[in-house]
Amino acid sequence: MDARTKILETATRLFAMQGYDSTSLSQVAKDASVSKALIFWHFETKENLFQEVVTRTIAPYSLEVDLEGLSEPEQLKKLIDLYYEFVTQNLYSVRFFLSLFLREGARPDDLFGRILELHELYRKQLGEVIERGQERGTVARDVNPPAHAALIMSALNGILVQGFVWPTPTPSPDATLAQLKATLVDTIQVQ
Amino acid sequence: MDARTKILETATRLFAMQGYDSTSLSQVAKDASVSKALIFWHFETKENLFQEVVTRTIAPYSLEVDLEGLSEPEQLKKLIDLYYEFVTQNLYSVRFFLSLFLREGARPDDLFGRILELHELYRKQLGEVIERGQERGTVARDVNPPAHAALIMSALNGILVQGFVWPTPTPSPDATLAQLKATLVDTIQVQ
DNA sequence: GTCTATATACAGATAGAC
DNA sequence: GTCTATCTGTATATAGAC
Repeated sequence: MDARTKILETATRLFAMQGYDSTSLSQVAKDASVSKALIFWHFETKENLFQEVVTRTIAPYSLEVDLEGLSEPEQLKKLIDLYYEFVTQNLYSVRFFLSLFLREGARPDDLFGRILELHELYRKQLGEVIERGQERGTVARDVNPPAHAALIMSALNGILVQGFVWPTPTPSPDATLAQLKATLVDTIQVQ
Repeated sequence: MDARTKILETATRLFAMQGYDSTSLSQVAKDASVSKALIFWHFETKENLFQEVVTRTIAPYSLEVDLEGLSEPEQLKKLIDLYYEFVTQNLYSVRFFLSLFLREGARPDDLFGRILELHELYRKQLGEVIERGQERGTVARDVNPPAHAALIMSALNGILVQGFVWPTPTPSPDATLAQLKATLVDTIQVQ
């Protein structure tokens, strides 16, 4: 691996674990086994390095979902599982971005817009699936699609955050996820 | 106001907004209109100052709830509203503690245990109210009390976090809260 | 591209006058 | 209790050899 990549990977790990301010370039240099000067040669400033890290981290985020051949309630469950899976497979960076969001004067980058946009799209997709289910008769009519979609997203995000905050949440995130699907999907299903 | 209190209040504000690392004692001193040396005279170290800030912030947290004369579903709604109200009235410190939790190597203080304990108690209380409702016939029997309580807490926390992350969430937190009560309380009610 | 050595600024913390 | 002046370490960043 070339030095530039090594620096990027080390910085990504350290920024995610410790945050921007408490990660020094001396530490990055040491962990990446390069000199501090080399970091500046490649990235000019610490801020630039951070930007590249963020860009690289967010790049693979996407939402390609195949819902072919499933009933609407099944589609909802699949979307829920995929969201949960995505988050657990990207725990470090999700945690990283969440802590950035929480800081006042957070960097007003377009990159954050991208994350919010993805989240928005997911919520919309849930709402649309509910709506289509109502048209096709697989989902109860008395459900408000956008409101119900928002509640599902909130519950998902809540499960996620509790996983961050608690060492060993009680009950487990998996159990709460199952409860979510049982309560927020199965009950609106029309047999 | 005496200088010591002035320092504490200034530090509380700055730590909450910017975090521990990116808040310098020079800035605290300047904002509080005192010398840096005075901060050290009062608090010895930056870490000590931080500890005092945390202690002071968490002190008023409590859970005195009066549920007298309400049916179990009404009790659930009241608990939900109180949690939501508490959080919105303590947004700064909730945000502060959440961002502390998200940092690896987060300070393993007993104080954090206190927050987690409060959260745990709240979840338990929800579960107990559901259970009592089942015994008294006001709540459906096919509900799993602890699991349902955990889902409600997750949804509440999700709403909270979305409020932090989004500038103007769509739909509004209030709307999602209403949806929560309609979906997770009204539907388990027995008339 | 990569290094060592250095410049510069500012952090946390101390000394000592008042 | 509160200050000014200062110490010491470490941060970001630069200069210049190889």
